[in-house]
Amino acid sequence: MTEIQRPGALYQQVAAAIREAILSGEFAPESLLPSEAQLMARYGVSRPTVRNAIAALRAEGLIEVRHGKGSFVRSDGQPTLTLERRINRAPNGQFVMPNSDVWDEAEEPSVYRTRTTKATGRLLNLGEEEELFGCDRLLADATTGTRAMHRTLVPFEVAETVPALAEEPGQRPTAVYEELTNAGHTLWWSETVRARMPLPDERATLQLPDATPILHLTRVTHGTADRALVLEELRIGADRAEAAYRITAAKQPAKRRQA
Amino acid sequence: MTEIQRPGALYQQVAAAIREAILSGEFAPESLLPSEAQLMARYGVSRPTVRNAIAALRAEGLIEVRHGKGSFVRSDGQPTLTLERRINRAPNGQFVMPNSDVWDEAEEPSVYRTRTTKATGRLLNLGEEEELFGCDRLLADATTGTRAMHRTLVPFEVAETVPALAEEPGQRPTAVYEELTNAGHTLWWSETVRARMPLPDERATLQLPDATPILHLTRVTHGTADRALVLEELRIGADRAEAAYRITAAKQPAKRRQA
DNA sequence: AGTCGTAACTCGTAAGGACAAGTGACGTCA
DNA sequence: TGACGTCACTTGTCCTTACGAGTTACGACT
Repeated sequence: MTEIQRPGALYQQVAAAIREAILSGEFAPESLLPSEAQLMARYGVSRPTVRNAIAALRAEGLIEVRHGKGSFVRSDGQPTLTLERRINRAPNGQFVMPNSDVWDEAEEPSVYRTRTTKATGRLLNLGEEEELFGCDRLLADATTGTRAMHRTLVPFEVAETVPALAEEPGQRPTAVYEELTNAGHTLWWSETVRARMPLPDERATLQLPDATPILHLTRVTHGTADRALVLEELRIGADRAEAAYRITAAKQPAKRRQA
Repeated sequence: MTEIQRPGALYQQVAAAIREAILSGEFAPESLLPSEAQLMARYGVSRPTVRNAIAALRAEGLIEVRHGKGSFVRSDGQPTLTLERRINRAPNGQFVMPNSDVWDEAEEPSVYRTRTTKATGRLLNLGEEEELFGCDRLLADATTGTRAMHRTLVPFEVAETVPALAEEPGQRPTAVYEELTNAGHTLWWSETVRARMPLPDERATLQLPDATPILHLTRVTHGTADRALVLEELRIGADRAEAAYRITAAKQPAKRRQA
């Protein structure tokens, strides 16, 4: 039995001791930690205290617990999938996104009509309750098992000026970009990256382990005169994926375009 | 006492009931939830069960608990601080970053020497154990109380060719870019965005609430011949900040540059 | 030899009790 | 009136006990 007594609550001392043991390499990644009973004996505390300590380490994403088997050290591996958020244009005029080929569609895309919320309306420079075409996709990368949720929103206003989008909503993003280009637009994109804990349904859909945030990418396609045309959202587990961008210095200082 | 009995464990049913009440608006954001004793009576369960349910909602980031006061509904507000990850060049040649003016330095920057790890070595196209200058800054936005951790790493190899960086390590990023430009480099940058749960020390330093991931931005400055020159890291609570980028279509398809 | 049941391990859930610690309001006392 | 102590509330910590449920291995039975 190892005596412990530094800061704060008992369970925090136990958690700190285990954390230290993991980070110092005493317990290798993927290896099995002592069972709850063994930890009770090792530190001379009750089971709730051990479980409380384990819960804290779980919330930190340091360990993973499997019912009936035990607690395992989670490998702190970097994300394996890098989403290159670039858009290229092939000589034949087609748009190409670097990663688009790794994705399968795990389900049939669902196409629907909806209205702007306060948040989506602001991004599209529209009011609230404006009509939109929506298309949701569940993407899956078969090789790594990674999943992602993708959504495309096209305002009626825009679809009216680009008939191909109204006639066949739910096209893939590169196809949407091509239709907009055919309609005379010169495109650029703004994208914001947020992170947050998943809602229960997102956790289930994306099959996320404990203590795993999601990356939430929001892309707005801008056309001629910087008009906001299309809104896309991509949600993906942050344990698997990272987003990558390229930046070049703009010649003039701080010219204001809308977000 | 409200009877409940749907799916799974008791505490999950209680958690689901409370979650539903919050999302339906029965409990407004920032409002006080019933106390543990009241929830015990309301659902007819024991205190550990109530606390377990509350712990689940806490981990989702839905509520916040204050010792001695009670549980409060967390407002799901969007991040208030948008980090515009652009780099502009003023007519006088100075580099300007859109958000740099909101930050104060909460502490004196700490300058030190270190060596590449496997991860940082790969990003800088160096091996392991190569020598670096390091500079850590703790940034604070006084108006919103947001904090961020910033780190700059400059390889000795690079500092040797740009004496201004070796003589005065720990300059601010825009000054570093200017020195590199003065040394004859034409710069571009690659940046990756990851999200993860904070380590305990990050949680303390950034003063993060429960269930708050951090955004981890990694920027590599590239110079002439695409050589990797400088590595920067920015860590910031994802509840407060989002990162924003601009994308323009590249003319040629998928020409491979290193990450 | 193969199948299947059981036993012994793991963690998950739920109850009970007890006391510590933070918070705020009320009332007493100087 | 003002200061301060107490009390009633809150959540935090820790213990004991009990049983349910998933996993694995061993051994007996077919």
